[in-house]
Amino acid sequence: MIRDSRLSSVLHGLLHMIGAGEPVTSEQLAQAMATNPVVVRRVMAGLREQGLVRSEKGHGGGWTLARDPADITLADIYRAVGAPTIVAMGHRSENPGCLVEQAVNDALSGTFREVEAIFLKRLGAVTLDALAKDFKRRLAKHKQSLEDQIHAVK
Amino acid sequence: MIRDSRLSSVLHGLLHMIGAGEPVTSEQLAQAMATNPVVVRRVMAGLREQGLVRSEKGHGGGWTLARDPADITLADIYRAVGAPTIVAMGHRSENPGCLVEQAVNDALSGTFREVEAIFLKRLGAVTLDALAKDFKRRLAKHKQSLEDQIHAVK
DNA sequence: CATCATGTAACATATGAAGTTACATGATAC
DNA sequence: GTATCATGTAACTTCATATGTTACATGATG
Repeated sequence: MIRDSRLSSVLHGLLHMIGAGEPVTSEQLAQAMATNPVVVRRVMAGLREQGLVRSEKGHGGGWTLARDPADITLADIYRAVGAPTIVAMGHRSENPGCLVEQAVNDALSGTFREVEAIFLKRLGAVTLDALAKDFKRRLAKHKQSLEDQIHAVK
Repeated sequence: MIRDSRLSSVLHGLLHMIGAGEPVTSEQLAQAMATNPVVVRRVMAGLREQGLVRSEKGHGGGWTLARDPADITLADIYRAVGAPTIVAMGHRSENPGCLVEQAVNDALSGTFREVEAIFLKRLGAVTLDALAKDFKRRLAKHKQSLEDQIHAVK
């Protein structure tokens, strides 16, 4: 299964980082991600290991992007966030020699690999930068519509 | 996410049914599926609703396939077993109006649909009958190799 | 050296899947 | 008809795992 919550929550945080020109604290990210600071550190630690973000301690510390948003794809993030691989079929330690298991695996393991490959390929086609721009577009549109409402009232 | 355990466990049960010429009790299936009778009934109930199996009460009762194994595909079973749809991204009730969420959705919802479609298409290409035959082949091979070992000892 | 921020272990809570018990319902054999 | 067998299902109990929380250590900055 694909855990969406993690991915979309992390994207919230990253978009937040792009906006801010300075390091963002776990505390601030926790708000953007609707969670708490420790969880933020836990999740961001994974991204740091993949070289996507950096963390700095002390005054003025916090989290920053380690790479150009145009060079970071959703696939990178998905992987860093701990992609559980789409499926785990048959790789359980339960019945290593079970013949039914083997037959099922043979029939499906290729499919799983293929599906996962396609999924990652698609994610790889979307950069963080593109996402940020799309978000800004939406924001502008949203503002516009709010203003329109105000004018209509006036 | 794709819950494999369910699918592969159910396949165990179904192959068992193909082998037996008569109704198989939940008790017997529980052994084949390494679980207990109530869970078997719970899971099989889903397959019954999809018209894949039948259940009969009383003496000589139990579970039987409702259709020709050559007409049942793994996609049918996957769906009946309660396919949680590969992913749930963004459809959470949490932030219905969140613009980040919307941007992410737009970027990925098509991908999710596509990936799931491919997955089901592949599953749809494998029939229960084909799987059973493959299993029998493996079984024969396994027996053969056991006999070889015995002869070698003699 | 006081303060701020991350790093992390240890524990608490929540959610959902799976297992279990208990009993109702229906079917078959005698 | 009634004893027995099998499913149907509600209610409850684990169990696993993700998430949240507390507490404290580490390191950086002013």
